[in-house]
Amino acid sequence: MRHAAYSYAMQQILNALCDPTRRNALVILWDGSEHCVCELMDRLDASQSRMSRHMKVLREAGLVIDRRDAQWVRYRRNPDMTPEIMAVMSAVLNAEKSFELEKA
Amino acid sequence: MRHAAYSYAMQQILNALCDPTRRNALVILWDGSEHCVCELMDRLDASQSRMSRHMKVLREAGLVIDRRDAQWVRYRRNPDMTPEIMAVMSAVLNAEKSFELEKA
DNA sequence: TATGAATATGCGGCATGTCGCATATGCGTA
DNA sequence: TACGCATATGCGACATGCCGCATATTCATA
Repeated sequence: MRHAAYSYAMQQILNALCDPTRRNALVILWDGSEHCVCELMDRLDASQSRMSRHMKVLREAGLVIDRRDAQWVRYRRNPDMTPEIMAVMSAVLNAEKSFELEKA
Repeated sequence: MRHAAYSYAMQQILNALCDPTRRNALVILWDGSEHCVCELMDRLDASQSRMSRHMKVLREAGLVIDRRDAQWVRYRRNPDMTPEIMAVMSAVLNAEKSFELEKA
């Protein structure tokens, strides 16, 4: 996948949103508080390496930030996203939710 | 990529949005009027088979609709999307635009 | 019916993405 | 320092996605 430099960030964000496990992680992280990888593993039924890699994708897309806290790494949503990206995130997470409700 | 049936539509939409050529096609189609494949090919500098396949992905994701008109196939944005999906589209296309402006 | 324009699609090659397994790294505690 | 827990990462297998090429399909016109 090639892309002009100017839209590389956008591309990374959309790639990050393409995976259901990553979107589920975002739903959890979107409460604004911190969550360690082991919690996300448990709640999303993902192996350790799998979860760690998914979090790396989200981090490199700028959607979440992490912090070392003793032996844990605490992830949370990036509080410094541009309004445009925040709008994308709200819309995607809200749409996802609406699809889930639709089925229930 | 596996996913629960309930979010299959959402998954298809996000996959569709993941490709820059498809997003560029959506920008063109988002003016609300009809555009044939040959026009999109020219404007996006894409080969015929490549453009045709990209349009198929957009169509199957429910983002655009098509109509036979003599030897042409006219595509336009789907006017019957849910409000949640319309919000996603607006946010993504707007964010893309903001990234382009940022560089200029 | 023959021809040509516009579009779709089967196929194979190649790039990218995802995952498990094993191992490395960072940190706290004994 | 040795050990254990939490996390990250190199590697290889496998699945998926994208593309060009060739061919099929659809439609209008001669």
